[in-house]
Amino acid sequence: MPAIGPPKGPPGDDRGCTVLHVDMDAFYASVELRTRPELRGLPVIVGGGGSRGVVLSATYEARASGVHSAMPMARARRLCPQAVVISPDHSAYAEVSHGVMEVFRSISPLVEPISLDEAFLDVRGAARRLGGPRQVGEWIRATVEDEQGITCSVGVATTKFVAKLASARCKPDGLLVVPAERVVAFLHPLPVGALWGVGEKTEEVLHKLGLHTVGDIANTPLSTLQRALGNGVGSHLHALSWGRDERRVTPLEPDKSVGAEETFPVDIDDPEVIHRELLRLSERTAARLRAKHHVGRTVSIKVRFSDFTTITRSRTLKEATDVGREVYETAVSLFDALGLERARLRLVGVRVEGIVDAAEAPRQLLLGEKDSGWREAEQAVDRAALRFGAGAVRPAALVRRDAPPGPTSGTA
DNA sequence: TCTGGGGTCCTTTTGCCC
DNA sequence: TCTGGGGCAAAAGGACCC
Repeated sequence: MPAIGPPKGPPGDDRGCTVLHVDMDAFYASVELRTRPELRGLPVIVGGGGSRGVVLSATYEARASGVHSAMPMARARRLCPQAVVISPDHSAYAEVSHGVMEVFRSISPLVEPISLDEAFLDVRGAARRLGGPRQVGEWIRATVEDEQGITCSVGVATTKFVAKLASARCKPDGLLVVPAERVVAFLHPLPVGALWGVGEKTEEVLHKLGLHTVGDIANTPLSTLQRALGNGVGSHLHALSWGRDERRVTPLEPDKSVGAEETFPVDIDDPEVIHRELLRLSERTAARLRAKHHVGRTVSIKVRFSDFTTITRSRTLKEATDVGREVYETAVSLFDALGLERARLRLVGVRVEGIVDAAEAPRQLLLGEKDSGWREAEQAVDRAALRFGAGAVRPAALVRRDAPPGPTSGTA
């Protein structure tokens, strides 16, 4: 169906469809295949190397065996023993992502990245010049494949969430336009789980109400949905089921929190090891704050026990900080206050919330209060890391006296 | 089948102040 | 003085997304 030139009216009427959702196909796996073309056509899984990893990305050949992302690696290997397993290379994905986002921004300044591998675009300004939203989508698909060697899928619609569903329906390597007058017909046959915001739990509640399709939701009284799911979720889903979605494409949403967490290879009950881990995570979190010129006021920790139950504890400081030592001292005090008696932990995490720009944060040194000098010390470490590489300088507690620098083993 | 790491958003609970 | 409740911010938990 070669529709060349600016289309006026049908077929595939894309007038008013100014929202594009672009989604890379099997992103991490596709990036790996660029440098290993001999693996094309084979089941390939990118996933965490350790015993406790999950699938991050899988080629369509692997998906044919039932493998999907977020699945435990152990299960994926069992489902697809012949799969080639690759451990992730995050910097490579970030680099490709950057290139792809640049392609988007060459079309329109209204680009809202959702993650490394997907973004919304508002092309209302560019559509006329380039021949309409469908042509813009096709141009993006061709250019991304040309420049980056990976394929993507594009949904074109009048709202964000319909565009997102459209890209999911035409995967892989496809494009789908959902004209305004076809939105309801497109939505209503879909299963409830297709809606953004309906996960495992919500889906179960809906099924118990006998609701299985988006159309079922649309024909259920708002009050019933709100009683079952809460006012917020209930009215949200009802609006979506009729194609109503007011959210605009907004580039540059500021960060609200940054954090770091780690699952241990085996459960840990040694408080000394856990303290050392909290120090690493605090330093990493604070370094990322400083790199972005951000400070934050609330420090929270996360503790996951061996049975997977998870708790969080948080404390709000008098002033926002980007100092690792301060984050660490707060984190340790929160952790010690739990009073755990050698409970077996599978994960700890540190997060800083309530983030604002460092420039606009009040940072007056209260009279008589010592500036401990950690900030300056850590900034010096940042500069050294820039010149000599991360890990060139590290807190004494993280340096093993009996071993060269490197990932700590977790055992003393 | 044994569940990552990065986040956002929403709801409920709690403590505090008036 | 006791009690109630509105309003608020912080804390905690949980669902969800990629």
